[in-house]
Amino acid sequence: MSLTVDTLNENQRQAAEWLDGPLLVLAGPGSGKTAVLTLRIANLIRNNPDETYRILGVTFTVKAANEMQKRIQELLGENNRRIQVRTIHSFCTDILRQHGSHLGLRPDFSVITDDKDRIALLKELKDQNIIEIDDPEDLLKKIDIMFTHGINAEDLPAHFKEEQQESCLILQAVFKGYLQKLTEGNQLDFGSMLYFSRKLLETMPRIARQVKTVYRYICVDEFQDTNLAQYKILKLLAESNTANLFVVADDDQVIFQWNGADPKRLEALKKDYLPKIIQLPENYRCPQEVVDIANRLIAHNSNRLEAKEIGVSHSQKQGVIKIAEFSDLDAEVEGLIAELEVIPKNQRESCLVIARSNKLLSQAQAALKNRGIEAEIVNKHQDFTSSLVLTLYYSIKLANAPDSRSILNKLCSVTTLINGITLSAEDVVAKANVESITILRAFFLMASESESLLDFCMLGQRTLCDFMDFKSFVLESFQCFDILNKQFSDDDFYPDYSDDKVNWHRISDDIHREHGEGVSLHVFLQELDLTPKSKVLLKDCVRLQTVHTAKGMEFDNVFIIGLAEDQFPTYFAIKNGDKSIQEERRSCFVAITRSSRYLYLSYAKKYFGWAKKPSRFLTEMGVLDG
DNA sequence: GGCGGGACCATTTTT
DNA sequence: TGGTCCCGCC
Repeated sequence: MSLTVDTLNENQRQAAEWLDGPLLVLAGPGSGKTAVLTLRIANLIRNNPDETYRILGVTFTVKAANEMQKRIQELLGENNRRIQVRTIHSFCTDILRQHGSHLGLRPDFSVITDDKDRIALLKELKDQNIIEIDDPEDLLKKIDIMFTHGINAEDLPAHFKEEQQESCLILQAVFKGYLQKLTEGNQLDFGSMLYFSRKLLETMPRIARQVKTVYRYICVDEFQDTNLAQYKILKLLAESNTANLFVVADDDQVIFQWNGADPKRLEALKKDYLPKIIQLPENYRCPQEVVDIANRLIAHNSNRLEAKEIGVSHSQKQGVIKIAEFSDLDAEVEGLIAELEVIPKNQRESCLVIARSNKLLSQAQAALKNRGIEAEIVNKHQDFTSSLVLTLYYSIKLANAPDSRSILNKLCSVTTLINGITLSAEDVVAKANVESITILRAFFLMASESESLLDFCMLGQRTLCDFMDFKSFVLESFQCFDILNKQFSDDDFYPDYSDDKVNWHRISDDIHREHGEGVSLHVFLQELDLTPKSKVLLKDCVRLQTVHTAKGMEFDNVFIIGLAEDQFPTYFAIKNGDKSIQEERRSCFVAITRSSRYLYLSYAKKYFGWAKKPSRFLTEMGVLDG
């Protein structure tokens, strides 16, 4: 079905045809917000075909960005360079590639995603006796709080009480030292991307002006997920209350408070921009029965936006809600199995099992697998895992950062897993020095002494070292690996190769779509590192997810387990008080509104030996007597 | 064999 | 907040 403004309802159409000035679209679950956002961007382009300014679409996940980019492309029939749909982090890397030299960053900076590498930087500070550091993990957490809240080193004293000034001074020094380490190594982590971009926009008016001239329209998806650091950047990009800022949000779906999201942010937006507000309460996903209990549940939250309209179901499907009580978790999981066994195998992918914690999910998964039901926990961010693809990955990383010892170390250890030969990083560096060649070439020369990697290493020297042609290198590497992988058809030898290969190509396609076929190596790597590598699911597989990862998704059959006090809401939330309970309630709201037909809610009277009452949310939804 | 006391457990994770 | 189990002591 083609997406046009004619298919929209009146509210959606008003939003999609919005032209100038600030607009806040309050979009409930299943309200077609992505369609509205997509049509709005296409509409702007069609109305101003001869203009040169760009439109920036900001999302909070890479997945959302890619999906929106695809839909816009379908609408406009071509890749329009005037539209950039990016995560805020990806957009910040753009700014830093262009202007980062003012802060001592080169455009080919690399991205650190692993906390271990970040802690290593703190340990370097310690080893060089620059700063006294006794708990690097704890300090890293504090640095991240500074990053997510957009706090500068010099602002820090205001956040500490007088008697804590000493720890304030330490953190100040660590923060500065850490930033310096990053710049010295030409590296950035997620937080510092936001930090340095904000610094540039704040302190260099010329750059801010240029960026604002290029991006005259800004559209933000899932604004409620914005943390303070991100909001500060948005404010620098869309400065006055006449700015063309188009924001889609739902204050009932703020569930990332621990990452700095806050219902207050929407209030701030309303105050800062005085936007016109359009509400989209129409829910095209959930059946009437589900919308009813969702409305009743969320009505118990006191800090919602005023005048928020209640959800209205526009789904044709007949909804079914079932509540089930069990004696303990084992029995509860048995009940879940009984539910899933009834569903034909080829419809299992329409099933989503949700729990508040991973602990419950892994118990359920183990039991399901025991009974021959394929079940996979769709987890947080994963990296490549197969030694073959990791070899390729570290090779091009080393090509981009030719002197990096840490990348060389990783490359050496990962090739050991392939050919069993231990290459010492010291020997590689020594060879490079003696023969006056790059470390990467020295590595290829030394690693090619083993039979299995010979072809790969020859290829590397020819394409990467001689011509810096990473595209050919990647393409032909996979040909080498396919052969190698076949030779060792024993799956344990090169585990997960096919998953990694699928992921690589999917991500690579997305990067080329957004950045063009001639994308440079450093941009390719930066985007690759910003993208999570999702697990490739088997067909006929039931998905198990936490509420947080299930956000934005939709399934015919949704099973929520563990709806008991201390589980959902969690023990911590109950202890913390009302603000946390409200966030838990929003989580529960998100969970139940994933269902487009069947919603199964279960709880046990006992978890891990402890007697628990049914979740208060069940009574609030009106499906259980209080 | 009976008892008192202490230990046990306790979240989510994008980029 | 909670029930249960195990240890040590009398």
